[in-house]
Amino acid sequence: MDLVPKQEQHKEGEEKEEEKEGMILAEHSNRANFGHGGGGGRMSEIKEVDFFSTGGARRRNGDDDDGDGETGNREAGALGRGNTTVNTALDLLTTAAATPVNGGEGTAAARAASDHNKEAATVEGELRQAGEENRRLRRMLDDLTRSYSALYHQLIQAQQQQQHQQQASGAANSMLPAATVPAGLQFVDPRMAPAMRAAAPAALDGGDRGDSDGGSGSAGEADHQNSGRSSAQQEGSGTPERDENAERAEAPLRRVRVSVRARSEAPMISDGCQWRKYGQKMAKGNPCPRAYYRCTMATGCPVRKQVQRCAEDKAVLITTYEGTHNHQLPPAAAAMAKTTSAAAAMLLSGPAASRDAGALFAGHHVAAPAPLFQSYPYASAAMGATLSASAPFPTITLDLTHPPQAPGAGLLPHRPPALAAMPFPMYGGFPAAHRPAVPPQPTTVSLGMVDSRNRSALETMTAAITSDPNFTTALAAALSTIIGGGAEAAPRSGAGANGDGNSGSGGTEPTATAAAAGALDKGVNNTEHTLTFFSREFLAQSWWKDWKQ
DNA sequence: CGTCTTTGACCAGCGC
DNA sequence: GCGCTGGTCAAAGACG
Ligand SMILES: [Zn+2]
Repeated sequence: MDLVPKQEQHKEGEEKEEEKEGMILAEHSNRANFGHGGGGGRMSEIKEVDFFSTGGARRRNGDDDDGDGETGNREAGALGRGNTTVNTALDLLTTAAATPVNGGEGTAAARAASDHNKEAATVEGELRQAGEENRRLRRMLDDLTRSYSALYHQLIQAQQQQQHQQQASGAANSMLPAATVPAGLQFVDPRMAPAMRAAAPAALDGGDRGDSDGGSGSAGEADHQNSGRSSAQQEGSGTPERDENAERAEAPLRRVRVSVRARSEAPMISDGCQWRKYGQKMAKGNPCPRAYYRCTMATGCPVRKQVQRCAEDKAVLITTYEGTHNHQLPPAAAAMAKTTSAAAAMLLSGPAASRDAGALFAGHHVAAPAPLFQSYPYASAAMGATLSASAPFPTITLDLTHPPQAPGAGLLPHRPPALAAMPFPMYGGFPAAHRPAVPPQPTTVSLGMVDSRNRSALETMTAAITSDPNFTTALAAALSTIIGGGAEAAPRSGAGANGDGNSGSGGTEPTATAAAAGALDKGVNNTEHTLTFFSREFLAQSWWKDWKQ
């Protein structure tokens, strides 16, 4: 109870100020942003952050130093430098050093007292060292990236071949785009998973999808009540076709969920999107309630997220995203999304995944995974994630709670953590695309097994990276987009109507027939597997960069 | 007055 | 069929 209702409430009170800072990007509603600044920055915790806003980001840098931020920052900085021109980023990394050194002070000090001079000198020296280290790291990174790319390409090729074979054989059920969705077989919009599932049976029986659906009103009451919802769920009479053929193409059977575990005192981490709370429930086995939010950045955006605290450790906030955004995402968010989605794609697919990945990308901006990678040579970071297919929905879990046992200090910079061996292919996932189709045979996933070495490296990295609140938040943001992505999808022309409740009516989202979904669903589900992957070519770096800008 | 949160009610899926 | 649970709706209230 403590957390529950209160969260929201106090947020309002406190927030305001901070909100403004962060809110830059959102013109929509001033308060949309839930986050509130949260307490003073604690390094391990994520405060509500709005990394999207440039201003915010910048500010953050400053703020962070309040406390421990430094460690995190420094590390981050190190990463960032990798491929960036570090300016701002650097501020971060050297918060400590920077201050003293920075311009004025140094000089002033010089004149004033020799002591200061010495100090300045020392700091400079440190800076220099840091710079060198940076260079070194960058070089290593480049090497890694190169080798990685090479491997990646090979992998892609292999996957493609495999994919072809599979398609040839299994064809039908795969999520291929059906130009026209055959009688309710193809389930177009992955986003509305739940609804679809529910609807599925009806759809099947009812026969064709789409248009008729609305009429059929399998849902009975629901239908008219909420046009928005009904349309969404049932597929909307609306316009099945929007350019989103792509969507159909993908036919994700089940929706994939991505959950992020991170430490945060804030009731919710802001991830760049606007969310509206539409429900709260006490979940069984957890004293803390689970809050349900839906994306309100665009009317009709089907993306939802659940926020809940971990029962065992209330400091851990578990945010679960599902659905695909049907609107444009803030640049920063998009950038991150790419990276993150890549991770997701990776997870989702194993080798088998390759196929999925292909499906995912198909129809969207991205034609194939391969190119993606290049597009997003996004940095290197490591993150641990697990994918579980056991649940009704495949769920990717990114655990960013690794205890900051990492002495922060030297983590990143000093050792290129086991990055050395990068077992996995990176798919440049595109957020938009991301339709996590469920691989018909999840079990086949043989992605990477993480051996203990990698494992530990991963943890180390994770700890280091995650020690910075910004990173965590960003990741969350990315995830929120990853899942969704239709950045391209025509932005919903939301009618002026309030995003509120039902109003969604105006928008007829591209929806899908649940039928297929349901059917496939069953087929796929029972396997459970967990993959832990360790990837080095990841996020952090670029993200940092982006944020700063 | 419009928007957003709160919260009880409702619905569907699932296990017994 | 019944009860439980997760997820969502929507009326009512709060807020600016
Ligand atoms: Zn959205």
